Amino acid sequence: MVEKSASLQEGDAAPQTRIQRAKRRQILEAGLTVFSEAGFRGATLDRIAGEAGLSKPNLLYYYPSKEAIYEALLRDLLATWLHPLQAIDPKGEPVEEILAYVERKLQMSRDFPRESRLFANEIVQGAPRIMPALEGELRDLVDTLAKVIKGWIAAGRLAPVDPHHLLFSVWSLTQHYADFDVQVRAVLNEDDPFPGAEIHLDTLFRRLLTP
Amino acid sequence: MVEKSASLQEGDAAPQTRIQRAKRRQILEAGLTVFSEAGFRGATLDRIAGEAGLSKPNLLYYYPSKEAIYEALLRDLLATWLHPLQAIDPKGEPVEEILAYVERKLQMSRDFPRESRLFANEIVQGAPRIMPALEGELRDLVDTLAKVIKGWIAAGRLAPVDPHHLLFSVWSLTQHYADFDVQVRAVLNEDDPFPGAEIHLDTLFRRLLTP
DNA sequence: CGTTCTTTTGACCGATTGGTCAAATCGGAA
DNA sequence: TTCCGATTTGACCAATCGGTCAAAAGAACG
Repeated sequence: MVEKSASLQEGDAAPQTRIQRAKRRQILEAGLTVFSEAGFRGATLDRIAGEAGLSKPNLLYYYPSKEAIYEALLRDLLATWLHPLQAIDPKGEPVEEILAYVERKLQMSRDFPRESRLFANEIVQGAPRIMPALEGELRDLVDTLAKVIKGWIAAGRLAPVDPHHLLFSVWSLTQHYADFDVQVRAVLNEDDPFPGAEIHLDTLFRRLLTP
Repeated sequence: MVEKSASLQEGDAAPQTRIQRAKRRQILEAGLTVFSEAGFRGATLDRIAGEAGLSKPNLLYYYPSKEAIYEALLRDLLATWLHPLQAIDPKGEPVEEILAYVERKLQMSRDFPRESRLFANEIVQGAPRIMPALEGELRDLVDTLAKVIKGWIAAGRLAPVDPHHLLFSVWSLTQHYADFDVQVRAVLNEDDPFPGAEIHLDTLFRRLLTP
């Protein structure tokens, strides 16, 4: 147990005790709550520290700055957020593959609304810190999938649609229920919008995509 | 030239000279730019003042506080924002009425992206200042239109869809192109996403709604 | 017990922010 | 011109913010 902490950033191995890992998780959990509610600039270290049950200097002992917490969150969550997209199977039945993707995304809006709002805040304000990932990882993933969709359409197994705009539609329709939750609930009569949303989106995409 | 204007605002009479009105418009214009980029908390009076070409105390001579500017903006823009909805004609041809509404909303995303982002910022962060309007004006408008749509469906002139979720779909799909503009452009190959978006959304809603 | 490393904290700092105020300046009517 | 209200501004203030630091408090181990 000599080299306790060499370089604790990404890239290198980051040897951490179980306590350190637990505290960092606490901090990221608190950061997720606060950043998703208030955006980067609206969040304060005091609130994050309070939410995590730590003092402000103690929080800064584990993460060197507010930015470090925010960027750690963005980095960690991007993979999770993109996962449903990667799970689409090019060998599957096209319409059902996309409908399943829509349902997975909708489930994420229901189960992880903070994550959705974190990205929404970031992107609405110009994506100042996640732009590289958008133009890199995301774009590559999207381009790959666009080709798959084009193949499906060429084979007559999917109604002709612009693949990119199809993906935008999936994102906006599903994430709307997390990001604009308060508006949805203010306008809707029911308490839980998701049962209705699931049926609606299934219908919508089925009609759009069935050849 | 005493009583220039009687009561153009809500509440009390607010007599204003032409100069006052012009400066206030400058300030609201600058405020729209800054608030839509940074959200309420991210915006600073200095930036708004700079954008408006005024000193900070001078700005505060026309509006008593940062909140006052922000709320004036929200209040003034809500009507504009809701206008395309009110323009739906219950006596019209159902599918075409809704398609026209979609196109109007998409045009607004293209022509007034700042306004769209202003609301997006507000709502993503819990709509702390516009909630009453959501539960009042907006909800009433939506409920009225929901009945019209239900009537259309009952008459077999529109495919059966949940009216509320239909409206959510219109909002999310159209506003996405304004609010998540940077993401759309980062992923897309074209420069201007709107021509493609218009075709796509027309197809999408036509297939969804045609009985 | 003492020693050494890790963790926690109170006190503090400089920068920024929203907002105030008194004084200066402007602009038009007489 | 003079006068008077409307407008503009530099100087300033209190609160808040992100972040530092030295010292205290634990923990681990012999």
